[in-house]
Amino acid sequence: MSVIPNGGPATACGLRRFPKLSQIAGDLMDDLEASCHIQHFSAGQVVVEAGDAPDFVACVQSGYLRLQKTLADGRRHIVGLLVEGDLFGRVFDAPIQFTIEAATDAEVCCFQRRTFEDILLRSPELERSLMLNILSELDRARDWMTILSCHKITGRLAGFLLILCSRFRAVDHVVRVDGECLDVLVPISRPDLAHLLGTRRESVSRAFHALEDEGMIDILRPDLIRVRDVEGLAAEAGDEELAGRVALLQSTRNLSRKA
Amino acid sequence: MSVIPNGGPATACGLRRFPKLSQIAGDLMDDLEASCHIQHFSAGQVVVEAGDAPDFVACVQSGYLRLQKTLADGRRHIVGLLVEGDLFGRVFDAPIQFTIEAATDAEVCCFQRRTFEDILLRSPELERSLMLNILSELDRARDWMTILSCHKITGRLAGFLLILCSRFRAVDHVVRVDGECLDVLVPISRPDLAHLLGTRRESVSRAFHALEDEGMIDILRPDLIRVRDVEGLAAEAGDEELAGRVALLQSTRNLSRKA
DNA sequence: CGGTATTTTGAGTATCGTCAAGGCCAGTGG
DNA sequence: CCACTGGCCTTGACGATACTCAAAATACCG
Repeated sequence: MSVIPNGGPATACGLRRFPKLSQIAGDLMDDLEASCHIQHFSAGQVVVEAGDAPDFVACVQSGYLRLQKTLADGRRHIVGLLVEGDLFGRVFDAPIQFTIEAATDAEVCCFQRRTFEDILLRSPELERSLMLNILSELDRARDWMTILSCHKITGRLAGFLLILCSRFRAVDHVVRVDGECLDVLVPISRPDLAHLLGTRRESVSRAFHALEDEGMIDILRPDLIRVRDVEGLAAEAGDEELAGRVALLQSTRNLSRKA
Repeated sequence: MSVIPNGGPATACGLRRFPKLSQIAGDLMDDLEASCHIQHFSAGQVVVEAGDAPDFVACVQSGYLRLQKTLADGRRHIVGLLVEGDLFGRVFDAPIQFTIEAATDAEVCCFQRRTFEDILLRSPELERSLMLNILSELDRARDWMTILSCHKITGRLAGFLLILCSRFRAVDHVVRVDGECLDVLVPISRPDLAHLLGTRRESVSRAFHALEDEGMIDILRPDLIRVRDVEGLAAEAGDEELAGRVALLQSTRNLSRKA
């Protein structure tokens, strides 16, 4: 993977990848890297059970984890996705409230909870980065809420696609093709997507094809979507702010491609 | 208000009320209290505009603030409520992503952002408390998401009522009456509640009366609900965990009443 | 090339959103 | 003290949308 800026395979845990964590004192980073170990999960495996108080803090290396809750009637609801670079596991105390499962095969970098906390106490910068991380996570959760508030499923799906474009851009599934189009790899299955959007797989399918009929997207494969009309999707989602974020992404991409 | 354990009106800002903050070194607390000032807002007033980077961190003293986003078509969506003891305003950097408005008349205790950050850097305990606070906020946001995922409005309303019972119990609107019943004061108007649940006021109204017809609640006044059947509500919401939290509340209340 | 899992489509029903009208309560002014 | 007015909540009727169940089509894998 050429994505990793510093350190090759020898740097087992990818913490240095974090832009926000990259300024941390070298010795602290060394301690962190020394205390970590990589763990592999295959799709569908449970990483942490809801209610547990796991003894580690972890960082996703590759793949997708889903944050979910199983409801009384057996249905599960997905409240978020964790991707490359996301942290999970609770620092200090408090149990995990949601089950974490691997949505795809995934690699996770684990730190002993005690060790992590010790390092945290020694480094206000790290603690601060962590806090900012959690704050942005909070905003993301509220973005999901905004999406869920949309009455029409097409609107929710439109919002989801835009979030995928803007937030998960760093990861390798938004493949920029040319001036107007973005190819998005939808990382989860239809049933999972349905649970995330608070609906059923049939409705998700219909919504995809409705957006295609409107000319806003092309369905290249069930899991590969070409976004043709960002503004249209934003209008459908009722949230023009999302369009702004994607536009930002596009200009950034253009710049980096020129460089 | 007899609610405040330590200090009367002389302790202008109610920070000491926080159970989690009460263990902080006295001088730090003094500094905090010295740097704060109370601000009043009347219902409907804007506290912070989305996109702003306000120069203060604040703590709600009384009343309700709503965290909301105005969508392209002019409708607004509410993503959360802030009550007595909740903190808002972003520490360190990053702008506020949602508009904050007073839902009722409210008092807010403001700290100079710089001052607050300085004190934060001097006190790992305070920073840690703040982090735990944000983490629980994150869980709350995900609870809202779970509620929003319910297809039937009655289910969402049931979930809302249970959250009101469990999370907002410390504030003075869950009035315990006797063994089986809880009287809940719904703090926001029907339109606001509709925006919070992602629906319309008419549907909210119908849902209230549907739950009443099922015998799960009594509508004493439009804004005063008697909860008769916690289990039933939890089943309607599809989330038995919520019932557990309310049960916990009930037993706690019973104990404290005996004492 | 066959078998399985996933996705898609179709038909019927339930639920919700919309528009419009009616009721309830509080505050105002006679 | 009572009628009036305005805001909010409620109710009713109708159309739009999504959910359910069932079956077909497609993609995936060996």
